[in-house]
Amino acid sequence: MTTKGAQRGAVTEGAEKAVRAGRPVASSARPVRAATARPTSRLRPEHARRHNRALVMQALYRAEGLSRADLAREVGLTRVTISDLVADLIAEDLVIELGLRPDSRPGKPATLLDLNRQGFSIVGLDLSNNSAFRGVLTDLDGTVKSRAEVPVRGVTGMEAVDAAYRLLDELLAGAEAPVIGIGIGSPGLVDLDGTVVQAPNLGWHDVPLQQLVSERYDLPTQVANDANMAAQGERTFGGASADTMLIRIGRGVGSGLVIGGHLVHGSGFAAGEIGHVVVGTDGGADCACGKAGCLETWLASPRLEANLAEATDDAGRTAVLREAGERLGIALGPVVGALNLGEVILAGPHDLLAGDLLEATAETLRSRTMGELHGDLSLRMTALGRDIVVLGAVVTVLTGQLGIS
Amino acid sequence: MTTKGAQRGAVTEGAEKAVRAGRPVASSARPVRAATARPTSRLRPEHARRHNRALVMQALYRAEGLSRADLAREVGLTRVTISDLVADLIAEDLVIELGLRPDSRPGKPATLLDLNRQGFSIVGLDLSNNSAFRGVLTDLDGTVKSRAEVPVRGVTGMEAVDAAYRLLDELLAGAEAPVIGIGIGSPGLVDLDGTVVQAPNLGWHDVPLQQLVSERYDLPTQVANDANMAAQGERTFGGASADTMLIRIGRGVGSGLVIGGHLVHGSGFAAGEIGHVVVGTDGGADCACGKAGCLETWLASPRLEANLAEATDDAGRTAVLREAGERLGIALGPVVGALNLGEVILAGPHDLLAGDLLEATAETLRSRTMGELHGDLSLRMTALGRDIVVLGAVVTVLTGQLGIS
DNA sequence: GTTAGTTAGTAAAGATTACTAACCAACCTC
DNA sequence: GAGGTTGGTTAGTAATCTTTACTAACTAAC
Repeated sequence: MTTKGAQRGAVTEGAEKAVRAGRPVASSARPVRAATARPTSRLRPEHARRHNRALVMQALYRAEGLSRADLAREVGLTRVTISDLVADLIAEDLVIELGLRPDSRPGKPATLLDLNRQGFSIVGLDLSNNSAFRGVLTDLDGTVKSRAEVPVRGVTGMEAVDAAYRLLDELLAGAEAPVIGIGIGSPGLVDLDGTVVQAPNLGWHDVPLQQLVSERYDLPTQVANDANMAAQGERTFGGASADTMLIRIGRGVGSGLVIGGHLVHGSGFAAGEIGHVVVGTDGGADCACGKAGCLETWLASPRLEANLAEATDDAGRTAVLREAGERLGIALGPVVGALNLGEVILAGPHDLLAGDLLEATAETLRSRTMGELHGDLSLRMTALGRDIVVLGAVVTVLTGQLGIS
Repeated sequence: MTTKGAQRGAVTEGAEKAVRAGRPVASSARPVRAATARPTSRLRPEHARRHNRALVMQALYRAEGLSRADLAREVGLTRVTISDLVADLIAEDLVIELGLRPDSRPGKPATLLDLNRQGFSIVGLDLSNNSAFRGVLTDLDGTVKSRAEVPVRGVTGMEAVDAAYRLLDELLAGAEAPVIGIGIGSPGLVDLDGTVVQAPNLGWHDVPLQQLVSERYDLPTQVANDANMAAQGERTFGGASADTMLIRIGRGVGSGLVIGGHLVHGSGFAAGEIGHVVVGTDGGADCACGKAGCLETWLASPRLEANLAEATDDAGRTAVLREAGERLGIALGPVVGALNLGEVILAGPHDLLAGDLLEATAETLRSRTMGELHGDLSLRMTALGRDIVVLGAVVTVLTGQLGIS
């Protein structure tokens, strides 16, 4: 190891020690507010190469069984260049040849290619559940190969980090193919460096989780907010469009926004935090945050379940669910209108959300926003179920390491 | 002229004729909804060069009086490459040498460079005003060199297009430096090709304004929604941050959103259309759109002025303004929260907006959204006054033609 | 005045990347 | 089997940025 390596080790040591001792780590000096947009970086030949390489992978990811000639047409590069790129990818085992195209047509038969989907693994973690950290090991398709859980009820601080380590240890030990990276969806505010600025439930403040994990396992690591991960998961695996909002309802209410195909971070990395926005102008229940009528007071699952329990008959339960849905619609109206969203997706307890609540939200949204100006709005439940966050985490690894999105 | 050129001319003819005859033009067949994100294009050497060239221009734009060596440090390319790029730019007269750096320090004195800010002109048009189309001619700094207006009260359809032509004729005739492009802020829905999908006030449906203007004047032309133009103007000339919402209040209420430095278009090019979002849960005045309690019923300047006229004393007028401000705050709350906006900017009649209304909006926003999660929100009037749209249009030309944003 | 050190800018050669042109291979149709 | 079509490779070229090495022009210190 060079001096540089040793120094990096030392930095990690310091960070871990500081977290364990409850001291702020170096990164806490960084302001929460995003830095003013630095100019886009210069473009060198190798950057162009990486970009084109990612285009090839993306094309292969979406449609397996393309030939080099197909790729040339799809991506817009020449067959020569594609062959060159593909040769690199095959040398790295990221792409494999499937053999000749079976169908019969004029000309030399094509050699079909595909991503080596089974040849690599990705680890995805979901730290947003209060009772257990959940994790999966998938192939490049996002197909779950194994699962693991670690109970964390009441666990905070460095203990919680250790719990994540145990989960990762278990998943990595079971990997049968090389792991290309680790994705972690964490609750709370996460900055662009993968530092958890704050996550009250886990007692984390300025925990440089990405740095800790990537150095401990020597693997590329992506850390982001759980709802943002969920939004990216839905975009890649759930077929969500380029302008989508994903609402996550659980103990709290959060959301992830994809606008023009890009994840929205917000000026303080707090984009999507809509749980404590006040809804409507007719009061509402008191909220833990000190305000009254926050979205969470209607929609967070503990509150919703309590309200349901109070209802005596089906009609009462329907009314509770419809009111919650209406409140969500009222809150989302301005967002849907301002962003001209084409799609809103709900993730959370299916039995609570999928029926009357969803319907009431859709009706409210349409009646409060849709004019002749706006097109259709699609409101639906996630297609990914409970795995939405872990799969989103897998997507960030696919994107970060292979350029696939 | 080649066959290709003739063909282009023919297409224009058809479009103009169709518009004049009130028939739909070819482009109307295009769906309003944005196409599914086509994969990012391949990157060839010349694209990289263009990108790096834009970086150089952008650095010079922000800070005049940089040397080649300064640029190399700033942009991250080598001095050699910068010299090469600068030589190109000087050959095109886009960059000029200012002479030697005056201060005294070791080493060879630097030759200072600057954009040739006075050497080129840009035309910006604002078609959003009901009584007159307004236009300006500026230098590359956005400094207004001349102004012009054409009355258009009640003018619609191809007559309105002709009015824009007259305005352009006048401005272009007065240009003393070569014009690098034309920017036009239009009311209504404008797609990415610069076709005005619909602008009821002007009686426009699928008017390919960008195509018409660029072919008539043989100049690069940018057409976009007026509020979007305003947002871009405020971002470049008004110092707005990378996450900003600009609210435009006039005959109606619209907005332009910049998220992560990028303009938001929305799935149907209707992003920012918040005028007909219902505000609050306690009713409101009937709106022309058929709903009740739309944002416009409180904020559109005709309504606001009518309400003010009804008030008998200062207290009453303050109450009217505060209520309008509160309604705006209520509508913006979910948007500010979901996007974690750091900045909201108001543009419109200064006497109506700048006092009680603005204050009430700020208070409402803070009380309904701000938690420990969110940073400070800055709410202010535009710094650009009535020129905000034309200057925004100028910015789009700077961005589109020179890569400056 | 002389020497050393620093900074700006340029020149030449090398590496990367993608392109064009030309080719062979392997299939189809006739 | 001839001719046409499609897939993929080889060889050479153009564009771009880098590295290395140079000259020019200045300050600082003796």
